[in-house]
Amino acid sequence: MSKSSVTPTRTKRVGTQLTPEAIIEASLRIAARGSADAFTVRRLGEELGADPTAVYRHFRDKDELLLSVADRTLGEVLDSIPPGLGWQDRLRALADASLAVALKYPVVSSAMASRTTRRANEFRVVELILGAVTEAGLDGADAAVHYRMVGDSLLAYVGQRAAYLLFDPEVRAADESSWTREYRLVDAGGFPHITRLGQQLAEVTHDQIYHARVEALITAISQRAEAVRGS
Amino acid sequence: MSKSSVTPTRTKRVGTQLTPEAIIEASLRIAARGSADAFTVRRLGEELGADPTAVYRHFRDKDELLLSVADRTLGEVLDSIPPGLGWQDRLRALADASLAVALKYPVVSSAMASRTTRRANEFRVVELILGAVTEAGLDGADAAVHYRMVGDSLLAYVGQRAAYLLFDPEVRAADESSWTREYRLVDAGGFPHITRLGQQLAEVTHDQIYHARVEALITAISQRAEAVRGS
DNA sequence: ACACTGTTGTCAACAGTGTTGTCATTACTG
DNA sequence: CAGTAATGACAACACTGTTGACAACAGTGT
Repeated sequence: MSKSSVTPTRTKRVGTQLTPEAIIEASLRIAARGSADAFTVRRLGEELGADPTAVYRHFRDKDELLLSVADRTLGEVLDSIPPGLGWQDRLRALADASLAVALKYPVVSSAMASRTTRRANEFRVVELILGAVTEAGLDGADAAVHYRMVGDSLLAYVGQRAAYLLFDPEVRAADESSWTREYRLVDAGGFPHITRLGQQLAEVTHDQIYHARVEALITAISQRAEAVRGS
Repeated sequence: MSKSSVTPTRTKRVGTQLTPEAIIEASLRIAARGSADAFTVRRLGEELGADPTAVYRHFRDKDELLLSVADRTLGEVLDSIPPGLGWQDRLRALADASLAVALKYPVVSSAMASRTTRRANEFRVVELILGAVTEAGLDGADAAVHYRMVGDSLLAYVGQRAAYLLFDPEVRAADESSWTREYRLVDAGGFPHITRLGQQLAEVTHDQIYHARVEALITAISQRAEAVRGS
């Protein structure tokens, strides 16, 4: 073992050499499994084949790790947006991709619904939205406000969907059947609209709501652009 | 008890002191203090002057308690909506009241951003929104979908604002200054819009975003109502 | 070649969380 | 008044994120 470079460097602490990248990828693997409470430091250690606390050599907190992971998912979103679209379709593509990625890594998206990463890929998303509202005809404060409207709304919607996906199946079932249970039992006199629309309320799909919310954003931008064009 | 009325009835435990109502009110008191991690079972016990686990005699879990507390806050929202408004102003009043209550009990609102209580006051809110979209001219599936759009969006926005309020002041400061820090350092070539709008982005207020998001919902309803009226 | 320095993984431990089971006392009911 | 159900106190459990001490490594300058 003296001079021999052949000696297999007997590392007692065998480590799967940990890097920030490896930790982020392990986090994504765990997040992709879809369980609500699986993304814990200890399970992350298992996934990495290392001691859980080793993660703290590469990230200050779990929160800092979460932000890094979230920024990676933002990269996935951006990569799946095709170029060469008009501003409306670009926003629709962003919404579609955001939702898809959010449902792929629900824990991440649900935890980020009120957060901001302030990292590389977030800048790209901001730039994308600003480009869209600019192309729509907005500028200055109008562009800034409408960017926030779009960005925050998208984040919120996608986080809601992700959180819903994280619920136990039983909770979700109770929620879906509530329209045909609790809401059917309300007093018809005091709640005429619920009584009248009970059936339709039960049949609303996520896709319909998604469509309505996304189109509402686009319409708002169009309207504002038209208003400033007229002045 | 007649003869022994003199004996100071040494009740080590003073009979039934805890009621669901008292627990809910203690929860609201804690929530109103605005701290993010103060709403815990043990502190609830302190606030009640009782053993923390006694709460479980009145609520199955902390989640069921949360739902009850949330429904109470919904009641506060409804009570502050004046009658006799048109559908648009009624929705605006609902949004205003929801935001006010959310900022009053941030922990509750932030925890409920993706939840539904399925309790008494939620029915009243649903009825209110359905009444508004009906008055706007929608019916059937249109009314149902647009109710969900409004309800979910409002819940999400208000939850975002509440969550933001729960952050440590330092985190919030970092967030607010990010537009004048990180975003100012981006490459002007790769991020022309961010570079151009940096100043405006830093100056966007919560009120502006709130206004844009609420009006977007109202506009979407109007537009849809006009479309179906034309057909 | 050697000591030095800083990094990284391991381990034990801590404070905190929600929750459950046990037990005695209180309140209610027939 | 007796019996039963409800209720609160207490101890304990499994879990969470996180920290400090220690040992094994990597790289560097002499």
